Amino acid sequence: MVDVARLAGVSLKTVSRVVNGEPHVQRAMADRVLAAVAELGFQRNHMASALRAGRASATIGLIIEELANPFYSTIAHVTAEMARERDTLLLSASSEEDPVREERLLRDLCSRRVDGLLVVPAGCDHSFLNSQVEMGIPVVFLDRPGTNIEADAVLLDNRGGARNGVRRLVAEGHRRIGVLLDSVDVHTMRERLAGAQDAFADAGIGYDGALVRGGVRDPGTAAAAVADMLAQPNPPTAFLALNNRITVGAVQELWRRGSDAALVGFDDFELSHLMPRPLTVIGYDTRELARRATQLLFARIDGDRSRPRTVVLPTELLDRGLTPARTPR
Amino acid sequence: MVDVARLAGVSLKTVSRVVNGEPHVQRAMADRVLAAVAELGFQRNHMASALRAGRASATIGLIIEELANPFYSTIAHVTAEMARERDTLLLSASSEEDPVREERLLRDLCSRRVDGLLVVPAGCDHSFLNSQVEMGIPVVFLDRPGTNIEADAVLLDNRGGARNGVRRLVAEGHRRIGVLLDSVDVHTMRERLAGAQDAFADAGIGYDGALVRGGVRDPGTAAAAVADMLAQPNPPTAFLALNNRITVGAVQELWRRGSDAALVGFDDFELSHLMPRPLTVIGYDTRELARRATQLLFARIDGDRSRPRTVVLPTELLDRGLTPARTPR
DNA sequence: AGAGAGTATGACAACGTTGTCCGACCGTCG
DNA sequence: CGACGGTCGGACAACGTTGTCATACTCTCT
Repeated sequence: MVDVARLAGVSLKTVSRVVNGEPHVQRAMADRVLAAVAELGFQRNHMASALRAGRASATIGLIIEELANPFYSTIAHVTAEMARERDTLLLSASSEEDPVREERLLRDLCSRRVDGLLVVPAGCDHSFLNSQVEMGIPVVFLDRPGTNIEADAVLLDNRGGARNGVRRLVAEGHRRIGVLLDSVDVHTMRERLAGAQDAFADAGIGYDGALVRGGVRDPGTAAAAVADMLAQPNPPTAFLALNNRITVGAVQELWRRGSDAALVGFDDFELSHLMPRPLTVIGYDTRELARRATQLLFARIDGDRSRPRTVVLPTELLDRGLTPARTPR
Repeated sequence: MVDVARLAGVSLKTVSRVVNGEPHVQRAMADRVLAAVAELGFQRNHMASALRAGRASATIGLIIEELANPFYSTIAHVTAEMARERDTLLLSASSEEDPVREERLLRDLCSRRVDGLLVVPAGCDHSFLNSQVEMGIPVVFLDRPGTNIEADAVLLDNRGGARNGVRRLVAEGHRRIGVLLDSVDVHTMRERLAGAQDAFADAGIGYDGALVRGGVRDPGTAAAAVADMLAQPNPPTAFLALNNRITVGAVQELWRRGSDAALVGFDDFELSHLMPRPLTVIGYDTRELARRATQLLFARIDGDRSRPRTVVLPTELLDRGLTPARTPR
């Protein structure tokens, strides 16, 4: 700016005024300044500007599990889009489910003075964020609640969704249902499992632990788990897969062996309707999830000081049938 | 920092030293400072710090078409991951293929003094970036080259990929091949179409314009296009779909009508191997694309002043067969 | 004991910007 | 002719840090 001022033969402040479109600058002088700006390729330094004004950085931070996962990238996209309408950019980072990494990233984002934080929490203690919240960086949790902190959260009705999934299987007459899940360390998995158990209890199905299989991390282990369970005496006649990676693995294995076991999966995914066998899934509106959370965050940024809220969004059973048609095509 | 200094009864500079882990501070004094830091919940202001030191902002900017698209979110993820190893965060934004928006976003990122820019270009003139590059913000283009600017680019061999796809179909005896594409305004589409035409020429196939169908934006229009082309007299016996959205639409339509027309698609996608009919695709390593581009960018950030390079990465025909088996299961 | 080297601490300016205030200039009116 | 209000331009401080330099102190060696 000093260079521009020198070139235009005006004072620093006048350049500032022109650049920020403030009034009370003569036309001729403004033109001189603009010419100098163009000649030098001057760009206002956003950091210095924000620093001086004590102003917001026009940036919000997003911590998710993994950016490459469609669920999270959809969230990132919706949030970025809503942020853009406020000329705000999105600083996003993946925690990879690592609490230590999550905390480091969150601290880093705070030190950059983001206007607000949107967090899909991985850690089990977010108390360190309390001081930041007090100092004016609002936090909204997404998909899972934060712990040891009073903050807004936007969640899905995981429990209800799983309950409905099992009910659908029970209605079809199934009494032996295999439940495949990742780890109960993850909040959403716990909720989904609890929902399945609710439905088992309602149906008076003796809940037999042997039919719940944990530690299913990816499609490969899901396929192996399905194969293994079907090889047992008195095997399940139906499966509930508690996330989409598991669902994909289970589909693949059931299809490969031509099994007509029923299958319901949690999480809809992009090509689920094109799977080689019908696939009923428990879906939800990821975009709405992101939208609500981002709305809440911006409301806080705009000064909403009301008590923290927890919003729970519904899930929906997308019924596309349970078993392969008896006579293919 | 002033508050911390006052509380600890030391000077501002001593706090700065402790916070930055500089040597020459007595243990006792450092402890006092750290206690004060903890009590006040002090977080160093990264913006002020970067401003003072004229230092980098430890941020890189990424402009892509749309964050929710798996291709781009994979790129974002790889880049973010590599950036993290340098304690650098990723500021990402979607251009939505809008040149005006792209330019605004790029200018905004520059004004935030990002350390470097990674751009999947949408616009047709990037000359405005030249001054920024001169002023030390390196730019690397990804997937498509920039225009009116000398900068690094990491591209895919789109032309060669399409050529191989058509060759595969020709080898199977197909002489009437429908080519489905979005818009020739997009650089990658032009390249892919050119590759297909190369192969047609090589095979001595009279290139008949009626078999090329443009303006196919999404799976819906792709399905409609396939239906329409098959309804013509002397219809194609095979299709080449020039991106994955088109491929999905084509699969769906061919499957729905039980057609055994052959199909090759450009772009691999997540569940392509689980499609209801075999699907041969022209794939490539998206992660490698991102990796090379990010490497190049960091090399520039670290001061590499050599001549701009253009890297072209190979594509690969993932052959899973062309037509449905005659006797289903 | 005094010089010299090294360690610990602090005062101050500067990074690039903007808010505040002050003064210069213009025209108008009593 | 002097006072007044409005417009325009600039000097200066401040935002929160850190680099530079100066100072005070401690230790070692001659």
